Amino acid sequence: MGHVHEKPSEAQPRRRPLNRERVQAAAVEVADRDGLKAVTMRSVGALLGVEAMALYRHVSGKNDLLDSLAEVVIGEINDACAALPAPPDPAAWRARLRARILTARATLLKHPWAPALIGSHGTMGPAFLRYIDEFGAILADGGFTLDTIHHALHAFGPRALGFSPELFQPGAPAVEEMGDDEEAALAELAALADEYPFVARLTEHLAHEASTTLGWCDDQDEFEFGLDVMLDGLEGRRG
Amino acid sequence: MGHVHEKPSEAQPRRRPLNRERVQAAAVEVADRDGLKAVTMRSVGALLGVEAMALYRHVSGKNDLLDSLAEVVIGEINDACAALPAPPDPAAWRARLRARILTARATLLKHPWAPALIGSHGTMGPAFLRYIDEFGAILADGGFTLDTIHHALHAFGPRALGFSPELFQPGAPAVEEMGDDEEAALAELAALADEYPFVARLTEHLAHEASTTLGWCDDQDEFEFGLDVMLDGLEGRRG
DNA sequence: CGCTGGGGTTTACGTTGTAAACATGATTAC
DNA sequence: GTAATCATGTTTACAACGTAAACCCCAGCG
Repeated sequence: MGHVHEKPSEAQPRRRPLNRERVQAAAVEVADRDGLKAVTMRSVGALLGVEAMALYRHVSGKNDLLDSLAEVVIGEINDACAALPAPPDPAAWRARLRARILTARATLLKHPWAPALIGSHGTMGPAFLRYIDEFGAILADGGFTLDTIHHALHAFGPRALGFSPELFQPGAPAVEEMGDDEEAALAELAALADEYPFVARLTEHLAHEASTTLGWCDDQDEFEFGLDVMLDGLEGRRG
Repeated sequence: MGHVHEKPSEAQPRRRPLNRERVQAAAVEVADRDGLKAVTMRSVGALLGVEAMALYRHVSGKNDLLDSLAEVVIGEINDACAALPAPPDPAAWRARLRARILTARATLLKHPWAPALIGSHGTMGPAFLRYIDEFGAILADGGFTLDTIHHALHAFGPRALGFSPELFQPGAPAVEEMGDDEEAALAELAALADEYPFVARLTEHLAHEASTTLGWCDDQDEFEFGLDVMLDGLEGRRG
């Protein structure tokens, strides 16, 4: 081992050297805790015990940082997919694709800000390329033509990356807007029955069923329904 | 007519009164011309010949303004859908839905910033409610159960509103990132053939076909393909 | 010893959203 | 007619943001 260049008076290296990965990790931590808007040069720097300008040695700017965050998350997805058990039959494209997409979704649920970020800062970086590469290869194994695969990649869009569009802005939007009291929200909706008759009907139905807590949620079942609709539609286009 | 309260020395009312609609319209104009990021209190005010703070009399803040912009665009979509010819058979849910969604898409293509905005500031406002109300009613006419319709509304997501997710950030992202020269981009991709074998295969195929200008675009055909996949998948879930 | 250069800090500037006080001109009350 | 009220736009101000530029510091080298 080489000689450690530290004064023994310092028990631990008080300042671990900064680098691109640590900056990205800090940004992810801020986003996970306080949301994407809270990711600011100053806040990320503060989390690292460093001034904002220090980040510029490792990241060319905030845009670069956000772009790289998207890549980091997609990389996480790729890692999770790589850990998936090998499929028994490589031609079982449906099961393989389904597992992949649900894995991606599970990963994204840990970073609720990621879908919006990927939407606005998604680049054609290595991680994204790797994802669609494997995605497309599975379809190719399933016997689809390249043209169909090309179309399918477009058609799936973000769903291929595991997020239902409903949750593109998780947390903030509709419910919070509607009012503080969810009973009041439901009542308000009922009052608009003649204005939006179908919504009223659906709301009432859902209230009776109590199948979901409130009408407009995005749970796993919703996601899988949409996914299966797409997969069924695709099935008819093989070969 | 009542007496006009203007000095005759002023040919026209130099200052048309401001109101919420004019503020929204100005914001739309700025967004259409210079993109969503250019929509700033000061820029919108400038377009109206007014200081930024004047807008606060008609809009409670920038958030409110952006929220309302989303509503304005969806309102435009509703207007366009209302102008659609009445369907021959109300049970022809597929044709009706398809026409609706394509109309929505056509409207959105005039405001390329709108998808991202709706993604980040989409609220459950009247316009949006009206849209999904009519959307759901069409499915109900087609004989779907309420539960299926509920799921379908989630499944379609933004696609119901006429935008393929691919174009969530139109203009900026992938191509520009890739490099200035599109030949160089293609070459670079080919060089990664062993890293991303499927992408390479697909790229080569597309280059030979020349079916589209570059691999990763979003044209009308792509959109309709994805739409039809969903519609086919739905068909199997009727009744 | 000086000196060189990478890495973090300081300072500073322009832009943003917006609170608060102010001005102004029309409407209303007396 | 005059004064009070109100709606509407302006001015001023401030905190937070991204980031350019200059600085400082210290390890490693000749």
